[in-house]
Amino acid sequence: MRRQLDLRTAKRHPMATERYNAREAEARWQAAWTKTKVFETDNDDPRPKYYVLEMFPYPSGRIHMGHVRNYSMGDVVARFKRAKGFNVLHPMGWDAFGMPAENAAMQNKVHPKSWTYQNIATMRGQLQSMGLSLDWSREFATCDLEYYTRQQRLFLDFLEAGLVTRRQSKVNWDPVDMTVLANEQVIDGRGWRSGALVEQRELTQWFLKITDYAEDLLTALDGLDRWPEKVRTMQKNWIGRSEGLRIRFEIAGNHAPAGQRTVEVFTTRPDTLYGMSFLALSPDHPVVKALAADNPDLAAFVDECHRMGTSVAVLETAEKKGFDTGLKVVHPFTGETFPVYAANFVLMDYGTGALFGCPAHDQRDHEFASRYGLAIRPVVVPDGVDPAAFSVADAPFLDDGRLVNSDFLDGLSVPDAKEAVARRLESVTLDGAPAATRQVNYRLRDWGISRQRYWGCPIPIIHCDDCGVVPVPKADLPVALPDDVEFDRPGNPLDRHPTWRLVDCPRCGKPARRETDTMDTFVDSSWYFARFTAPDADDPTIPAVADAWLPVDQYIGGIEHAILHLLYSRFFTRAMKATGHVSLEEPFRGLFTQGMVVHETYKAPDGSWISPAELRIEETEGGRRAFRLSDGAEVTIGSVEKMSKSKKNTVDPTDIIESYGADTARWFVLSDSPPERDVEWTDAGAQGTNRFLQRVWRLVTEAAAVIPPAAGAAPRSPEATALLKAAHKALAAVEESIEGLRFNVALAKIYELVNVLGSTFANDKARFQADPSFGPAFREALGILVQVMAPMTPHLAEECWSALGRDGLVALTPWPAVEPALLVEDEVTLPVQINGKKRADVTVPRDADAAAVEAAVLALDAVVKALEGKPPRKVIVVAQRIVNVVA
RNA sequence: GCGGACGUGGCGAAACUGGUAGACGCACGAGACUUAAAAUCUUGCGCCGCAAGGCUUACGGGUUCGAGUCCCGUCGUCCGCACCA
Repeated sequence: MRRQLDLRTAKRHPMATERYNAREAEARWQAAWTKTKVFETDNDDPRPKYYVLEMFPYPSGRIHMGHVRNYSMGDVVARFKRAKGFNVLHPMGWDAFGMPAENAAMQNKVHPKSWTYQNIATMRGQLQSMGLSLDWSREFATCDLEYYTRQQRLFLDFLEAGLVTRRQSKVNWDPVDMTVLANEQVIDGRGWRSGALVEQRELTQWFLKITDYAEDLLTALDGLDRWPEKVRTMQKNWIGRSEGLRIRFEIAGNHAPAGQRTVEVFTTRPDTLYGMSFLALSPDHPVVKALAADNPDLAAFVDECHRMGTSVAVLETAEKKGFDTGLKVVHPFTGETFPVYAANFVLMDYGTGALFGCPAHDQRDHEFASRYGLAIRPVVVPDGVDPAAFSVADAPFLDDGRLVNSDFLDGLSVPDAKEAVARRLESVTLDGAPAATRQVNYRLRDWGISRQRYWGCPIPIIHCDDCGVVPVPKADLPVALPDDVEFDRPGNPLDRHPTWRLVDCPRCGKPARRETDTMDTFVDSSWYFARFTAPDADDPTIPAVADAWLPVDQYIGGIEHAILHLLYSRFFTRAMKATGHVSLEEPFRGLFTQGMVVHETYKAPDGSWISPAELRIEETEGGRRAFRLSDGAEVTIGSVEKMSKSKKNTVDPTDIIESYGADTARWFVLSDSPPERDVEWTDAGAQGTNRFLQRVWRLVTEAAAVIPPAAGAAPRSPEATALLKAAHKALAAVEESIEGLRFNVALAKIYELVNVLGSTFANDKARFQADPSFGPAFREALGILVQVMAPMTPHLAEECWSALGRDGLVALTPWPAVEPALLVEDEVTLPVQINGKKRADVTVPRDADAAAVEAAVLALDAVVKALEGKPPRKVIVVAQRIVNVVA
């Protein structure tokens, strides 16, 4: 079969070569790179550094196309920067702790550790088959004892530095995973991993004090100019800074619960104080709790609020409900009294858990007041509107305007009124203290890191009945996970291990108990980028080395980590600075969030999803139809969606690499779509890519066989110059596009170059003999082609490099220098517009002045005809661009 | 509801700071080679029109010699946040 094919090819193409055999060549070049340790990075290399990093994967079992895209992009940058003379750090590791390993343990009776390390072995092999230029000598997994020991040390350092606290708090409890979730891990009221409805529980938890850095994390966002605006906005909103006033209200009469003479609220609208008509407390507010103790109706109301879920559906439809506590508070300026409600829409963990209601200027207060028949009194009216004619009965007025009905505030703008109220209340004394203080409030909460799981980094703490909470002395680290654990029941296996938790108190020596909570896995990924700089160091980092490598120059990953991982890592870097492990604040100088790989979906007649591998597609003029291979049944072609196991619209990278080769997969995921957008995987596209790579191979090998060896320097003929111009223009364009991470554009420029070289080769072979400058020019152009392709298709590039008879590895060859003279044309062809419409072209010398261009244009037939003998009203000449004649 | 991004052929897209709209790829059509198919090569391909020519960057206005690009409005899509006082 093979032989027959070759004979036929040979018949028509005397110089024909074998088809490029990706499988064979890729394995060979990967072995060559490994053998010569091309991608192992030396910390002492004096060249300028460049740290490129892709978000490390969770070892779920197999890599998917999303990984292929992510790592292909990073590899292009790494290989390009290496060729540009940088000392490149491009490491890889595994985000290896987490729930799925425990789920596997429960379902398949396999230990989380062996499950994880087996997956890592499989996925490492898959990544290696992609030919990524990674420094595998620095590889680690976060579940390696060597890694999490250092993480425990960081935790203890943070504890000493006051960056860790332990407190009781209401937590999001995932009843399926039986663990606590951070707010960020609750999506639409459900656990981000299990999808179970989250419950509220009171637990004692460990927290990292990220709120200490709220202001800094916010303001520093402005300096991250190489981050997507979108991500910065999301973080800004997440931190949620707001400036306002804490105001204390006096409780009227003697009805207040013991010790409570005032209630404090937080407001960002102190200007609307004269529009107040009630005060609302969270159901969890201490005053409400105290009152509920001897008020069964109020207690019932509080219970009802707790039962209300937190899901979006519930919240959106939930009506504002309140319970009149019977308390009254005194208005600080007017002395009027207002009712105090417990209300379901007031959150205990924002501000003070209490607010004053101003229905005229707040949507929620408006709804609440309408329901309970409370006064709705406007105190701000739009400029130029008659206050008497202004109504807020139907909707609150939320914009800026002019104060009315507000005594000393009347006539002021909203900002001025806020300031005036703040000043006045600060000087009013209530119960021995100012009635109000200015406050900046953040939506950001401290980061609860306790997880009631086995497969995570143990929190290095010991609980002693006498000494209380005692940190594990650093000399006693690591606190290693025990291997002998059972997963026959839900909950935390560490908690029911017979001996692991039993330990003597390091302080008093009496029997004590280990903390059995482990850390949120987001802790693991908050400093791995620093550990890569010195993966074998005894300390978490070698500060001088970390400082030399960091920040990561280009970080690439999915948008799904826009808040969680990236915000935690920014905090962690600050905390590591505070504890002397690094001396910078921002870990990621450049951030790029790549789009997903999507694919068509297919449905069988019975409604079940069908995978692309189980069907064939027929393409006709009329459209596309799909049929199931097993029985020929017609399959409905559905929408294009993110690849997912549930919809079966996945393509396994290994299948692609085995049939087309890694270079085809790499090239395809970089082509067509801009990298930040989704790319649709199609088999037709993959075949097209493969055809193109074969074409390049054919061009290089056939040309190499024909081009005569160089025989001395000859002056460049116009044809040789034209060829080199095409090559150097492509070179410059590819370079610029890769710098800007516009891989799809870089690829288009390479296609153009191949088209030029291909047609020149096909049509002008005789010139190799006639023109002594043509062969060398063609050879140089092919060399440039191979080098600009090398970051994307490194294996094919090496194979071509060697076919061209060049020395060494492309991977070690410096990026070719652009010859600037080849980028400029002697003549330029300018489009000529008449009244803004293109009517002709004019070719003039590159350095022709405006007058000469104008003269040439006015002599054109089309222009003469259009002007009908009259002089032009105006002629606009834009150098090197365009000419517009206004008739 | 609030905030943000985007809207260009059959499809993915390109277009430097306002200067030839549709590069490049996919799909498709025609042709060559072949007994045939695959592969390969040549060629066509925004829309209307036989042509000359006209129209065209979601839609409607505006600024400009000139607008995909800038401004205003409308419609649509996607994403993020969401009782945050």
